[in-house]
Amino acid sequence: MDIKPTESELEILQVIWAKGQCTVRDVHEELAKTKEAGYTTTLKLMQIMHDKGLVERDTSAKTHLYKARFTQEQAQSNALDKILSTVFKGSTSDLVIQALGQHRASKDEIDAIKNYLKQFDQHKK
Amino acid sequence: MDIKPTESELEILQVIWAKGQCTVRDVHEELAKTKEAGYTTTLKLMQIMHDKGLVERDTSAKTHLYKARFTQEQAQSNALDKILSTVFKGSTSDLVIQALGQHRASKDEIDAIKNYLKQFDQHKK
DNA sequence: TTGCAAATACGAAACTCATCGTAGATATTT
DNA sequence: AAATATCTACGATGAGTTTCGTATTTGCAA
Repeated sequence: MDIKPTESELEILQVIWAKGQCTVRDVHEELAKTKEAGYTTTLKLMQIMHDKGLVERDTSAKTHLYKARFTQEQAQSNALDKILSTVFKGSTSDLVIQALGQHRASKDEIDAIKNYLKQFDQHKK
Repeated sequence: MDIKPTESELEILQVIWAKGQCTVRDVHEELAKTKEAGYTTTLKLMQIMHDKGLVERDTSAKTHLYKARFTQEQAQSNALDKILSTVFKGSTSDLVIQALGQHRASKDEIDAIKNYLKQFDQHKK
């Protein structure tokens, strides 16, 4: 399966990932907090996402329940692959350094990363 | 200026960034190595990019010369901002750790990152 | 200088995405 | 049971993207 949600689809997936499963209304209310959009727009989008196989749904009740068919981690991995190849010439270190430089990670975040990097020491030769 | 090149535009920008400046044919030949596309398609795309202000061009000669109007670093920063907000909930450390985990950085890359992180030590309190 | 090759300009078709109105179906309330 | 609210289904529109064919322009070579 090719995972390539559009911008709007990702917004919807955000909500679904956060809540586990959602009705169209759940998603719509959440999006409405930061965005202007009609209810049927969200509905249509989610129907299309179902057609594409991005989400599955339980239609046994009147109000359908939607769930994501892949995890946020998979979407993250995909997004990274894409920008690595399109703007970072495949260099992970460029990406990481750029991320740390431009986006001012907090000390906690830096520590988390340093800690993570320690695991690579054991494989050093 | 809002920098938001499309997928195809980024492919073209890749080539322009690599070579500094390009003719349409330069770009087309490069893309043709990995992709099937007509010459006029590339031409049209580059004309549109010019209309949008993504590139500038020198039209003094018959064959026009194109240059990018922003750097790859700016495009990288933009791309990072976007995926940070859409799939990483704004967490730079999540992004970095995911990048290192999924994409198997080489030892050299790890070292480069560790080295980069050292600069943060000075700001520790 | 005539003709050919290569470049640009232009316009239109095919496609995707996002948006929303309207219609029809399904509860819920009175 | 009738009215009302809520939901899904469907179709259409408009904007943006990608594609390419054709026409026009430009320079070079025979």
